[in-house]
Amino acid sequence: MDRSRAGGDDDITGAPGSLDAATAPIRPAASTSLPGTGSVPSPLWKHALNCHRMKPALFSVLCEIKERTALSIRGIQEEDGPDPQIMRLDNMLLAEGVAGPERGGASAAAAVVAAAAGGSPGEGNVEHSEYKEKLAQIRRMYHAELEKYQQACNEFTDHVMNLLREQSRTRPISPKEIERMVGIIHRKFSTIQMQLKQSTCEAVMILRSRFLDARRKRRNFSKQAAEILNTYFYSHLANPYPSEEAKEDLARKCSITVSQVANWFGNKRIRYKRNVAKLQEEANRYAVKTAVDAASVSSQASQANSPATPNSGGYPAQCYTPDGRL
DNA sequence: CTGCATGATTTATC
DNA sequence: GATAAATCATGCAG
Repeated sequence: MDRSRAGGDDDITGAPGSLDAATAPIRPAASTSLPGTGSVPSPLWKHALNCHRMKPALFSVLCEIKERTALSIRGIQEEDGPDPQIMRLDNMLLAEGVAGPERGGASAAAAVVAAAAGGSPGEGNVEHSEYKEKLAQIRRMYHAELEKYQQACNEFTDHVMNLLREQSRTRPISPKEIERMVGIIHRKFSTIQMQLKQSTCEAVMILRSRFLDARRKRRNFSKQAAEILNTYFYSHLANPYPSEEAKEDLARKCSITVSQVANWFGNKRIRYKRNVAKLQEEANRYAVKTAVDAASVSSQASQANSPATPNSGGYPAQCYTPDGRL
């Protein structure tokens, strides 16, 4: 009826059953006195209390009070079960390779890199390692913190349990209550853990977005690379669709990736088609260049009159789609 | 600052 | 999956 205490269920210090006494000694100043240091001879005091002739009477009074207040404890069922939010965070961290078994964070990083770079192997190595390193850093911090929390939680739980067990000799404390107390402590720590997980997720997201943004960072190819690509394009104007091997070769020569070569040809084809007239001049320039190159080669192979590259004669400037498309 | 060039991405199509 | 076409975003000369 008359509840003197209105402490919330999750409030450790205000928990029903008056556990302030249990938690109070957590504070350093009140820790059980060590021999020679404490001004209060605690063991002696406890002994005196336990042996006091009024102790059984006191104990029964406490039992009675408890009996009355126990009603407030019942009816508060522990809503246990995994928190959906924490599960979500766990899954996220697992997917990013931060949580879960050690795998160097590499697979997740690799997946992100592959998605960002277009999937070709061997590209984006610099960014890849940078991303990997950053992710590993986050991972290390996360695990260190998690372990710290876990340890702190265990220590605190042990401490509180010992205290309660100790106190149960003086006042009535059922094992159920201790269990409840442990539950409360664990919930408290799990909210702290959730904060850690949340901020870790945020860190990963920030890293990820920064990394993915970087892929849009455009750097013009070197003059030499542009030269090589243009030479190939204009000498294959009738069919400017390099084979896979040709792309690899060009990529090697230009120090770019195969997908960059594919991008370049895609852009070049469409832009050439869009502006044939203007690019015709460029086409002529590269035609001359190819012819000169070919001439210098063929001057050794006396009567070879076809240039080093096929289709370099005509510059049709249109209708080059391989499958009839335009 | 502006406009164009250009590499990358997205979307639709085959 | 490769490509065309449109679009985005940046680099860079003027």
